[in-house]
Amino acid sequence: MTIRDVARLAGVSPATVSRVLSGSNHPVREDTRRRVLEAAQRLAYYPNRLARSLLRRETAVVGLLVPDVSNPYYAAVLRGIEDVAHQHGLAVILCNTDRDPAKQRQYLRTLLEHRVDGVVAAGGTLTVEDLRMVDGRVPVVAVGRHPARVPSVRVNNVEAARQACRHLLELGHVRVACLAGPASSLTARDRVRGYLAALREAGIQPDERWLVWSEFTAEGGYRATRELLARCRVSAVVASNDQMALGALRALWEEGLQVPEDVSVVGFDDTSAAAVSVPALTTVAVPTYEMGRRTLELLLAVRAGRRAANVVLPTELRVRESTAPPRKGQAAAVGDRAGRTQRPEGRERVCTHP
DNA sequence: GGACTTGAGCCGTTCGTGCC
DNA sequence: GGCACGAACGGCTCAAGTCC
Repeated sequence: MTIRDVARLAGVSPATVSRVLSGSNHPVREDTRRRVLEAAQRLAYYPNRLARSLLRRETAVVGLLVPDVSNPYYAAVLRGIEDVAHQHGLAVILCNTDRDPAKQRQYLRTLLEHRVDGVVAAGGTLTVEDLRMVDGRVPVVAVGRHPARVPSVRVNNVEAARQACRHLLELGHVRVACLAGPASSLTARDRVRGYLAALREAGIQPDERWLVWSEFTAEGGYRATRELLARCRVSAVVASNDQMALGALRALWEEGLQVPEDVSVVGFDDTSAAAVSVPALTTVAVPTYEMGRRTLELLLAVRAGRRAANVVLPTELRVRESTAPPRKGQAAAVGDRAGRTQRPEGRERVCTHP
């Protein structure tokens, strides 16, 4: 079914059908318009977007590169992006890169082959080489900080991590560990910088054993915590995201350590799981949905040739049940097997599983 | 006869132009 | 003002032509 079939049935030319159906300003007599609409409805016709994009040189499709679609952080960002895309009649192609540079480049190529109208990169993995590959053919914007310089929407991760760590220091903790995300991630590195800055400001010399690099997943947080417990004693942990914090809760529970009595835990992002985990997670709320919305608005602005300024959104510490002052005389007992409390018999602490 | 190049035609839609 | 005509968009296929 093509525009010609509609034109034939309505007794007009394809150009007139196009003008009626595309909402053109070109004048069309009312009875002609009605005939065209009736014919289109009778034939269940809808325009061919591929053919339209041939002439308009736009596909009404944008590409989104995401390191891990199963991460709730990116799910929330995607919601924001998708809502704005829908409002503007755009479709979104979602590409899960797994933080694999080769896979990311392959997807980028696929998006270019599909002649997308723009690319949004999330997760801090967009490189200068990637940008060279795009070569200005389509606008590229980013969620968060990336090695490649493109217009972006982000939060101040250094300051946010400093805020999270300072919260623990103000509670009286002096041995505070950090479960960092992958070292390749600028976001992870920024959060470590904030953590270290807060310690130094409090006059605490950071112990290198307190810092464990891992993946931005619950499994990563779990493994990092096990490694931390094997290394040294701490009384509090700053995790680089909520997933990692939930993994940490699981690892601590398995070791018979209570949160926050034995160890305080702070997460990052305030994903939906943070408020319903047991104990509810103290976390730094990142406006993920808003970041998604603003990023796509930024892309539309760049596409329209408007000046695009970077956007930095505020974060907020949400204090819940997973942080408390350290026990008296229990200056950082994690790792000290003799000092550990036993897991309560017959009463499991419910944690979200890694 | 095979390998390679060239050019026409196709797809569906939109837009500029010109006629009535 | 209202409408039709024809070119154009980009990438692909396929036929025709050329060369070795």
